[in-house]
Amino acid sequence: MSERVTLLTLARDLGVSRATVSNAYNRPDQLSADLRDRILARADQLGFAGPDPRARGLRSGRTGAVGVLIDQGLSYAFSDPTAVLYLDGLASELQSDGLGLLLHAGTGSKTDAELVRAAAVDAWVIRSLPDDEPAVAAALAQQRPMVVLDQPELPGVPLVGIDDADGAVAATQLLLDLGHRDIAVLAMPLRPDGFQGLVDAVRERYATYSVMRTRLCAVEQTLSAAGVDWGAVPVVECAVNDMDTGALGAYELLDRTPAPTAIIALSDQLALGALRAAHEMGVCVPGACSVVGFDDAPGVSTALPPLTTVAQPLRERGQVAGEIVRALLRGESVATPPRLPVSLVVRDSTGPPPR
Amino acid sequence: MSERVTLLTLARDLGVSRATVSNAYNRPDQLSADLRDRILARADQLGFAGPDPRARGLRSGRTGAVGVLIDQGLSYAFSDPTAVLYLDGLASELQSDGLGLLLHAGTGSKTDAELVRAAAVDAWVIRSLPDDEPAVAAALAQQRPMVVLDQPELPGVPLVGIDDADGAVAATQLLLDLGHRDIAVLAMPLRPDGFQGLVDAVRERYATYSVMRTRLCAVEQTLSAAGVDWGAVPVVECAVNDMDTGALGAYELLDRTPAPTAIIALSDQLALGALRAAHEMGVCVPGACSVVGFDDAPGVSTALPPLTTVAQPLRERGQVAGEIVRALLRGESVATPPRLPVSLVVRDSTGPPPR
DNA sequence: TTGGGTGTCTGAATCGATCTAGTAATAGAC
DNA sequence: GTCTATTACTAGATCGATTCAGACACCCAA
Repeated sequence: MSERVTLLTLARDLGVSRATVSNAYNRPDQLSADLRDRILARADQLGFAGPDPRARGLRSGRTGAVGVLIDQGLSYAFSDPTAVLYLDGLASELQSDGLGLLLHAGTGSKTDAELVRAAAVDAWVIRSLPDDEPAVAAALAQQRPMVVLDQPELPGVPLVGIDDADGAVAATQLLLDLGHRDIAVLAMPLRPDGFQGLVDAVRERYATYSVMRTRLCAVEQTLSAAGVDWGAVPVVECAVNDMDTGALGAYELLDRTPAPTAIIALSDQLALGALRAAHEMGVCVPGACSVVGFDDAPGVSTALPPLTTVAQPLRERGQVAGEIVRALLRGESVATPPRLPVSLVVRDSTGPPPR
Repeated sequence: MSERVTLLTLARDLGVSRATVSNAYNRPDQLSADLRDRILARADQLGFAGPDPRARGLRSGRTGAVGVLIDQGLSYAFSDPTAVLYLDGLASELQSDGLGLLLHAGTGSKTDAELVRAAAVDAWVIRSLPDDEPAVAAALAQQRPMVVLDQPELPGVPLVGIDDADGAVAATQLLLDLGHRDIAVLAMPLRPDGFQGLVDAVRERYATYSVMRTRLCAVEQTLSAAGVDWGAVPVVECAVNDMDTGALGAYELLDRTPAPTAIIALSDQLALGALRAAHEMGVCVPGACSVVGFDDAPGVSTALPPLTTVAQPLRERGQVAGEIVRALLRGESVATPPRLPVSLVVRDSTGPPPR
């Protein structure tokens, strides 16, 4: 039997103490350079790859990994450009501290919570999950440093958000100012239950994705203030936040009589889907129907037509989350920073309604 | 001082043994349902989030995480569509086994190797790294299950690859068959040293990215066999595998006299860059210059013009890697599967040379 | 009555490191 | 020649679980 090589093996072999071997790896200043070289050389010979990370983790309480909890499976995160940008920002910030990203998905099932419970991480970053996601509760229970992006709002946990209401108001007001009254809304999931279709007031109010609640509410208030009857405004929820599903939702909206003269899409992926649906149905954008998106994701400026949208700093928000994590891990206490401002970028997908 | 709650705390509190509490979490069949409920309930009251993953990891040797080592920083991986697809496939496969992905980047520095050494993972998946990357050596030293995508080739480690030579030959032969003789090559990095520009034979031969070596070699042989003097074929290496850098490289190629009538880009990102450069320089594709890519990444079929390229199963390869990891973790031994076939997809970016 | 089987629960060893407090030896200051 | 600093190293407790070999009680069959 070939025994596993540990610090102790090495220590015995060299006639020094375990602590000294440990120090050779972790505190080079605690022993003579000569001995250190000897230890490292012998370690190499014996095929010792350095102190076992698991044991080190237990003893020192640090694993060098930050858990990242995202919505709807990893596949989704990798295919959503906004998620990728955010991960990019986060990663670049954490990398400089030698922290890795441990990706986990929250899909609403109990097993996700199990995975979270079993994950050895130093901190959690949570992005855009429903209020009642069990995996979030599991992460919270670990009492480790934590940061949330977008949602859910958790008491005592710093949240890196944008001014969702502002953005939704700006988009809506733009359409109102252009003269639109027959406005429709294309929403991201309100609950992670795979529902697709027209949304009623109850579902709207009890959406578990708080960002959607906020944005929808802002749209409602802006329209109501302008005298548009919210009850008559069709809101279609898309089961998945991607182009294909967005197109599906847009078909439903554009098929209605009277057809809307403008669609507010609450994400750019949905907006891109709406552009495609309109194109396929022969509906001219913005001639027959205006489309406004949300996020200013990469690629929307070169869509056909270039998309009017609410721009938010995606990558930068990932970085901010990373900075906060680092600060928390240093033991500093961090308050929720003010929500980052958004700005309406008017391109060519919006115009006055047809007369 | 509020003591940390551990299995022992809980055991004492309830007057049972530590083993029983552990079993309550890990082997429900080992104790009465009644006692188990009592334990779990009390755990909840005391704010015990379940057995500490670090300690569990040490004792049982499993952490539930697979380390993923990628090239050039996480940011790059997230912005390269082929890398995203591969991660997507890998993640979907591992998720079903409850495994998370721990992402680390290899950037050639010693500190990366340190990070790898300190990472508590059950297995490593390595994608597209140079032959001499220190982080790879560090991962190898841990003697854990391991899988490589594309490169480097490591003895005894299963590699999930494609038939690179075949693909390069097919692309080259297409151009030859169309009548091209003035062919130029746009290459991905040959070494991770940030070099950009014309490559000489020595650099070509000693490329540390073995996939590039293989593809270039296949192009060379195909051209030589057709009587084209390889020494006169300009090969421009791009420091980064992205559109912008590809455009930069293409500028250099298209500026030469005589200008090439065809460019073989060894990745689609570079090919897209070449398309852009050609467009900006007023060079008509494929009228004045044909462009062929490699990968069939998402989006290239809708490029202007749609790109002729060598298609490979990107997402699927990630899944295959995932399957192999799972098998290895189950203790099975896995041989390197045969390289997956590629296929030339002819679209509109290639045509006969101008006369 | 005995023996075996089953269902519950316990004791103690173990995983492989980190880290604090402390020893021993040497150097330098006065 | 004594006293303090500094350097180089060690002993042993500790992190928080998992796990295996029993112990104990109880029931049923022979």
